[in-house]
Amino acid sequence: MSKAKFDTKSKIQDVAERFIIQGGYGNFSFRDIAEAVGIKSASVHYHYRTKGDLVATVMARYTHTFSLMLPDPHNEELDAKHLLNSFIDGFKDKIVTNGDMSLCTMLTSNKPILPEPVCDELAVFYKVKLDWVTQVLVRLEQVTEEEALIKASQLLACLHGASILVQGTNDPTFFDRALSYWKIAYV
Amino acid sequence: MSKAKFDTKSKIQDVAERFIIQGGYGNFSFRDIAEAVGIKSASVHYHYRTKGDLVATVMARYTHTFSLMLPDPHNEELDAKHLLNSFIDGFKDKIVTNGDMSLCTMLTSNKPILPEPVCDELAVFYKVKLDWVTQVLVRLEQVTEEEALIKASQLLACLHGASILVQGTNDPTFFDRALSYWKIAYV
DNA sequence: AATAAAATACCTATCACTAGATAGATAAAA
DNA sequence: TTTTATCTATCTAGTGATAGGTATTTTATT
Repeated sequence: MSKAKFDTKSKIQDVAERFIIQGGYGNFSFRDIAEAVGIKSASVHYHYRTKGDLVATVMARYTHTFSLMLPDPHNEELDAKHLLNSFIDGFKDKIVTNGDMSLCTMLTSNKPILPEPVCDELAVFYKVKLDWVTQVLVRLEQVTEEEALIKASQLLACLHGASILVQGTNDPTFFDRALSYWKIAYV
Repeated sequence: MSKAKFDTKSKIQDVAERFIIQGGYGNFSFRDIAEAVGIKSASVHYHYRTKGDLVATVMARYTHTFSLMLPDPHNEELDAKHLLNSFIDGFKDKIVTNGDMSLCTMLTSNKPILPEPVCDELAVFYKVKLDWVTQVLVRLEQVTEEEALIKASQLLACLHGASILVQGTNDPTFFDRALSYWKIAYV
């Protein structure tokens, strides 16, 4: 296994991920990627046959990396409050500090033009995320999964909505206002 | 003033609005609009010189219509609880019943490719919306504008985030879960 | 170890198509 | 006779994708 192979393949994914975050599915081309990586567009097609393949792979990798980063919510050695706060802060970092949108928010807003494999990967991601937050809230609030699911839905909606509104209003302080309920409740 | 002129002009806006809601800024063309209206793409350019002009006009019209629909938040004859609930239900109707995204959410997610006039109209819309909810909450919770702004930010984030997550998870029930806090608090 | 075969990773060139936009003609209405 | 609203035709600049070629590296066979 040559090094070059994997370097290029993942470089393409890195670049594609950035482009998606910054402009969505429709706003970058194979030529854009090629230029950023330093190869020709035909070579990008060599690694990923279609745009759908590429983006589905990027989304799958994102989900994978994301789930590896999430601590086990059932690990009693970890404080549930701390787990949740780190989760919120991680999101805030992307949105406020880096001024980005989250990959999944961008792709979701492009859903009408997404190839099905991408939609499928997207759904997987949301499931992983919702499940994790739900499990943490079961511990934190000592409630049933059903009740925790409701709270988890509220938190995720707040987070994703905050990211939209920070962008739409050009006001980074929107994030903290939108999340203040959760930070007060758990800090 | 001929009737035809205004019919076509607003028909173009109607069609453009639908296209934006269904696919965002980048996923429709002057030809698509022309076909839907029943004219040629060059004729669309006659009414709106550029795509940016057209979409900025659509967004401005949306804000205008929206603000006309909003009852006066200071009108003491109107129940504040009812105002807020109607606001939430109106949003839910679009998202869950019609399965649409809101115009502003779509455009915000396309922000990196939006011409500046569109961004400006977008900011105006969010300001109108946030101000209105804030005023209603001042009455409802008997708090300062500052505190009401925080609550308003939370509610708007919840609403917009819920719309994203309903789409991303293919689960319309997400909306009610995400908004349950607000419905419980005020019904 | 030497050589043949195959896979890898790139290239050039091009296809069919769509985009936003413009020039200039035409017909009807003011 | 000018304005309005439409048309046809076309431009330039992109798009995703493919065909087919060329080195280089791996693997298999002698």
